[in-house]
Amino acid sequence: MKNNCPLNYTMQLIGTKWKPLVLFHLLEGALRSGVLKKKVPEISNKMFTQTVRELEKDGLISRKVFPVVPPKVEYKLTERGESLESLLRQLDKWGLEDIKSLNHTNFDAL
Amino acid sequence: MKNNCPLNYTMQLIGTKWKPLVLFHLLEGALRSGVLKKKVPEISNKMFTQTVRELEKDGLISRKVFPVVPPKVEYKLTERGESLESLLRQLDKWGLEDIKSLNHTNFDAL
DNA sequence: ATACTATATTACTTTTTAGTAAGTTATTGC
DNA sequence: GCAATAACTTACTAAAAAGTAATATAGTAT
Repeated sequence: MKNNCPLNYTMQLIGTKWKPLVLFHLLEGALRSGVLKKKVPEISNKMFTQTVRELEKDGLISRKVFPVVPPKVEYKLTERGESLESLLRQLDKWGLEDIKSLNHTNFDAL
Repeated sequence: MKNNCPLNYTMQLIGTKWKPLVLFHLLEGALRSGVLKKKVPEISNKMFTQTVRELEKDGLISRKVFPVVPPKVEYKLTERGESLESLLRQLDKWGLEDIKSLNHTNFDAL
């Protein structure tokens, strides 16, 4: 990974299809794997695991395994992950406002 | 493009390798094509054109052609593009702070 | 007429990201 | 002893994003 600049650095950590969404849902607190997955209904098994694994590797979330059967696993934001909160909320907010303002203009190229 | 939520919507508009960088450099005002391109030294011809074309299509930047030879083209943020300012600055700032804090810990998995 | 300029395009390949579908684990309840 | 459970994992395919290199344009200066 080549990080020419902070902007790219940040995008490389959270700039994929599912990462921001997963992080966003963890803002309210720890969630069991299955619950978190259901919050992102369209995500596949594979992408879910891959996404949380990468977020964990990058130190943005942590994973706690309870030694029970059937398995129980909880994910939550680390301190580092929590520092993304205002960024995540702003990404969400910008999208919301932008969609709103599209309804007031006739620009709807999307 | 399926926009399940505002967060994804935003990411789809600015979440590629070069878009945030191009937008960021336009925050200080309009730039000639060649100058803008030099601000993003590693970008290829193709990716530069493709990136500005998409940003234009999405109404985030505008393109002004001066009818001279050799050609002169200027890009600048639209009002919609300008509304991304604080978001872009925050993405940059977060990366900066995070890199800084990595130097104080021994977490350097990146 | 040839080279130079800034901006851009095109065909093609490679790399990265995402999706599909089937299989694994280890205990519990029937 | 067989199905049900939650949380994965794996092999494979498909689609999207990015990279490379060659080419186009159209006046101007030599």
